Amino acid sequence: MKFSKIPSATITRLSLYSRALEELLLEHVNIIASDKLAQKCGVNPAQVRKDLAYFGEFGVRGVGYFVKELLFEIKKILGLNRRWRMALVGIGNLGLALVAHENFVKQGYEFVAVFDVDPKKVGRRLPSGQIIHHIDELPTVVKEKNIDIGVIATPASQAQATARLLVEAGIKAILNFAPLQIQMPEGYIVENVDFTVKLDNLAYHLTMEAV
Amino acid sequence: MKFSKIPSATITRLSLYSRALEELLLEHVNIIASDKLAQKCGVNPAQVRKDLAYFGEFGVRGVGYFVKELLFEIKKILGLNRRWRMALVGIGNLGLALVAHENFVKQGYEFVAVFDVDPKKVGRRLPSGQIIHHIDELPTVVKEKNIDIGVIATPASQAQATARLLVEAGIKAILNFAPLQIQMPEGYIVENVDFTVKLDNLAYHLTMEAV
DNA sequence: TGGTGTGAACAACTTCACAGCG
DNA sequence: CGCTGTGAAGTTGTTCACACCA
Repeated sequence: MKFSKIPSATITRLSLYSRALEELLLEHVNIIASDKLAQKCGVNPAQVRKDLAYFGEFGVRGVGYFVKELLFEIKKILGLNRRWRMALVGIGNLGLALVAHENFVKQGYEFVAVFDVDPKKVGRRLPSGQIIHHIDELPTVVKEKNIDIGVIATPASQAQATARLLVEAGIKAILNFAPLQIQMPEGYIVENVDFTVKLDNLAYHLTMEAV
Repeated sequence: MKFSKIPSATITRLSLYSRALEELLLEHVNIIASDKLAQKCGVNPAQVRKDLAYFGEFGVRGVGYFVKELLFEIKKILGLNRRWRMALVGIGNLGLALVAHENFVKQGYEFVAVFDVDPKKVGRRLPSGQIIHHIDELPTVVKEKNIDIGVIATPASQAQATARLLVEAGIKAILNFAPLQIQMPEGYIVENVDFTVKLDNLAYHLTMEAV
């Protein structure tokens, strides 16, 4: 285990490896070499080995990696050997889809509280069981329910205020679906999931190609 | 205008600049300097200037950039001075949320056709107006409706097959919401929107910090 | 004067190539 | 023998620092 600092791209790829390994496990593949894993994830084989080498020596020379063991190690590195408790703010179309999304639960992520400002929504119960709280209750509920991660699915205009609220409630990590850059204090983390940025990339490439 | 090749990160940042400029326009700000724009987007001021310099000289020395003019130029670069026609495959929770998402339309992206395999869904009309086609009709409909971009919101197990179908129908660009790496032929583009990868990043950082 | 545009310095990340080991 | 682990080389992207110009 080295303590040079880890490229953030490495962490992202570890997620991909973890997915690929889960798939392999289902297919009863026991051992995999870096070439194969790399191909499945669309990266360079040396990249796979280097990424893993940041955290230890998980492979067997001349053989490859044991799928089950490597998956276990990667999950441990990423912190997926536990459940994570999330709060969702903003119960629009997107928010509803997120709560219903079964991939989250499968990976250990759970929405244990949901919030909105709309008085027509507050108090109602979602199909998945959560009661919609008014956003004013956020500070209390977040502490009561021991939330780890905040998820912002509000309109852009309210996203920054929501982030501040989450931070003040003691949440260190935010997943933001609103299409703007959230400003956070030192030591807090935001990850942005931004559909239109991705679409803009596609549009740009299509436009270039057409020239 | 230089013809060195453009970092893909630059394109991503152009999207951010475009958003920020739209906001400034609404606030009736006429002129902005690279520092301010950089701050708003969470990047380095020199980065902003360099990104823009790839495409031309849009600024005025000693003054800054004219918001309206710069926005127009960036939109032209990204190909956002036209409408883009998209096809959605997979009408689950996520698919429904995407179709209803008003940000897409606002930026010029339109779902002009939607597909599913579920016979219970096929033939029904969405609130937004589109009739759900069976996926077998995809090749015909894609050509008829002149689709530019395919959006995959199917379960992971069907994502790769869906991608192949889209490619065979002549679609060059895909936005993929399924949590796996899609393999595409040379010259085609995929952008992945992957919630759990982002969450894994957050989980990793929270885990590290706790040590 | 003040902020852009940009070469040059720097930093980060990726790939190569091969020693080393099962 | 084959595949990992890794220093070194290569590549790409970012930041600095300042000439230049409105």
